[in-house]
Amino acid sequence: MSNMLSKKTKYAFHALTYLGKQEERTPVLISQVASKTKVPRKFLESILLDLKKAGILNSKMGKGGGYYLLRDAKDVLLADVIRMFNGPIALLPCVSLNYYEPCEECVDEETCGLNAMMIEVRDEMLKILENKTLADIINAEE
Amino acid sequence: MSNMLSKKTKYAFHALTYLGKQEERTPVLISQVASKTKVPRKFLESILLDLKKAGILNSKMGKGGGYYLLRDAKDVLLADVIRMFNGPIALLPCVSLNYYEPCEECVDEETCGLNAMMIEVRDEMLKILENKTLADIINAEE
DNA sequence: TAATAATCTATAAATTCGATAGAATAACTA
DNA sequence: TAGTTATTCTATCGAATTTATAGATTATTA
Repeated sequence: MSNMLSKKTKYAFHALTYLGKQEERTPVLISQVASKTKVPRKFLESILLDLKKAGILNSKMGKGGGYYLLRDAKDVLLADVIRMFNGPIALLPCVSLNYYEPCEECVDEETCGLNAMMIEVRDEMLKILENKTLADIINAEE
Repeated sequence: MSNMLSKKTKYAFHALTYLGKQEERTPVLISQVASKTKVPRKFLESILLDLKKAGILNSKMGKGGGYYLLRDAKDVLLADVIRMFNGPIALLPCVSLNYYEPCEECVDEETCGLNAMMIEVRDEMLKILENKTLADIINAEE
């Protein structure tokens, strides 16, 4: 019973924070990120790969390889990371902007009070999560 | 992959809304609530029972029995229902007020930027969810 | 006491989450 | 160009949680 962020999402934030704190943008070994952030190595691999596919990280293979941050930390929104690993930010599929799905039991969305209320909640949540960035996390660290 | 409300939570809101809209506070059959809200009958049973135990509903057994709203609709906070059926409102256990748990990987909560950030997010979410009530849902319906 | 309706117990099906193993591919260096 | 290093890909597994159903039991009323 839980509405919270998955471990994967939390791990993603830890990894991003670690990479974002590097002075130079030189590749960092997966194994180094894993040991420093205490994220299980193999699990971390798939997380970093997803972040690469999303254009947030880049990687270099072979000797001297590893992962590094591609964007500026202030351009990585909390909402981006949450959507990627955790799914919708909205509390119900029927009010999700990016993952919309109608409710099976719903006769008419227009007159559903729950729908109306959850739209309000969603908009408030977006106000926060689309205005906070990885840079804010890193700043709070120092 | 989802941060959303469970079906149980959504069903609870539907059932509460239906009961809250009754003119008189006379008992309504489980089967009537089930058919009107399209919530699976047996699943609904356990939801209504939980709401009774929480003091939000009351029930009457035998002929003419059923469930009815005990509190005033404006005194049923969205946050109450979500906490009961969905768990914490905070996005991480380490920033939850009602379900606090430390993170395994965390060396020091004081210096964790993610922790700091999620406290901000939590407080904003509580501002909304503790100020909206069942009455707001019902009003939005008309 | 018969009918009605909530309550309790148990369990089954489906989905999601967290984690791991091993093979394949790419890049550097000597 | 051979060998080493490190990312990338595929595939799967177990555990936990969520959703749903079935049947027996208890309380109430007429």
